[in-house]
Amino acid sequence: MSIQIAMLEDNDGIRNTLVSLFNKHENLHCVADFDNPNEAVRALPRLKPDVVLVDIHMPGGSGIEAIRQLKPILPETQFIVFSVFEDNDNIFDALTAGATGYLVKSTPPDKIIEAIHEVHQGGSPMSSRIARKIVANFQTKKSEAKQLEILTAREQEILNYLSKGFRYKEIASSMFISIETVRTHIRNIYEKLQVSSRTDALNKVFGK
Amino acid sequence: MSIQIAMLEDNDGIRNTLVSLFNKHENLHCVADFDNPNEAVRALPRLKPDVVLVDIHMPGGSGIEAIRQLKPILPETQFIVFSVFEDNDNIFDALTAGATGYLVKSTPPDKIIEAIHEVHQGGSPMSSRIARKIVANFQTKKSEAKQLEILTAREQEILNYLSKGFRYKEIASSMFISIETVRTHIRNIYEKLQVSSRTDALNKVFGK
DNA sequence: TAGCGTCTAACACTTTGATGTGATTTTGTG
DNA sequence: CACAAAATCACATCAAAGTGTTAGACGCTA
Repeated sequence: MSIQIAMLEDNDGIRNTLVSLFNKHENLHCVADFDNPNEAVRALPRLKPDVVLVDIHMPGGSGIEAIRQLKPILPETQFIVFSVFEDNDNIFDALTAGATGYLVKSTPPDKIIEAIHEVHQGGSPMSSRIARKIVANFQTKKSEAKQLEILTAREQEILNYLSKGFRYKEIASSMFISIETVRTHIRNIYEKLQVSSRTDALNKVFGK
Repeated sequence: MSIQIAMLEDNDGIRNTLVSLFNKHENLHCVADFDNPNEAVRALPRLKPDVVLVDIHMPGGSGIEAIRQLKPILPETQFIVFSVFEDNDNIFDALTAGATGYLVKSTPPDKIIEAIHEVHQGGSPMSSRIARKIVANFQTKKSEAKQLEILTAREQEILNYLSKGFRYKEIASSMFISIETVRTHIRNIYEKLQVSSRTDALNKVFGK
């Protein structure tokens, strides 16, 4: 079975080069190519390709928008972004929109072919610098642990209830202590974190 | 300049195979190998390798713990997890502990070598199924957009202030409207989201 | 134009949250 | 043991948040 590919790329040169690159391979078949998002959004639902290569910046709309609209209709189809942009906003927007892979435009032809096979086999092909940025996103969230260190076990426990939206009296009965004790703990938590409201405390500790 | 590598892997067979694999390559040099985390944590700070390949499950401790301790001391060193585990918990724990790459044990030798070069050049080598899981993690967070849809523009704006811990009066003056209007909007937001407190609303929309 | 949704605003009222000041008991470490 | 840190509880007070109800102004559209 050959893999059905579609292309969304406004640059004629790049698009045609890639189309013929795909068709040079036995098990790849380029079923359609578009130079603007609108056409793609209209035509692709009927074509149901396995993989779509999508450029981000195009006159006539964003490729990310196209993915956002198409992915819910074509959940089986894998979208790979193919872009010159490497900034966090574009990367994360693309992924939350439903892209499964992200390649920078400098990717050599053989790596593009490899990526298509990879995404078709359940992987997430990603240029190395892109992957690094995604990983970095996880690592910034660890400051949380550091803030928590200054809180006692009991205080952390209460903070946890706070994060779940529990009212003081609910925390008190869940922890089998008086509501006054809950107040005291929370007062101490706020003091340590240098905040003065539940939301501020949560943002400071779990805060993005 | 050759890349200085260290290995942390309890299985003697695998460890020795990899060490000799590395040393077969001109520009790679394996400077140390350990069969338990403790020794590694003590010795590595002095060796300052460029790349460390780390197994997760070992008698004597977790490789993830070792990374958590070592990464702050060796920020320049890149840690690649090398494990049979592919569950989300291990993957995300490893990344937040400071790992930059994650390879499954079935990775062929030439891909391991490639990964070491990749991580050394600023990339994040990742087995395809691992990458897919990381990407999937982003996509689950998009339910947020769905919840937001039912809120009007003005309501979303206010919800945003709420998430930042603003008090009603602060929101009112920031948006140049009366505090009573702020109340009304928030009442409507809570109604739509079926909640009855700030924290519940935030959890429902931006919810972890 | 009549109706719908949105944004705006007000008033009254109850509940919850935050803060100040105090105290007793338990637990762990030098 | 003695001291410190942590956990427990109390009372008082004010600020903030949440709830019920009502209503005018605007824009869109069936």
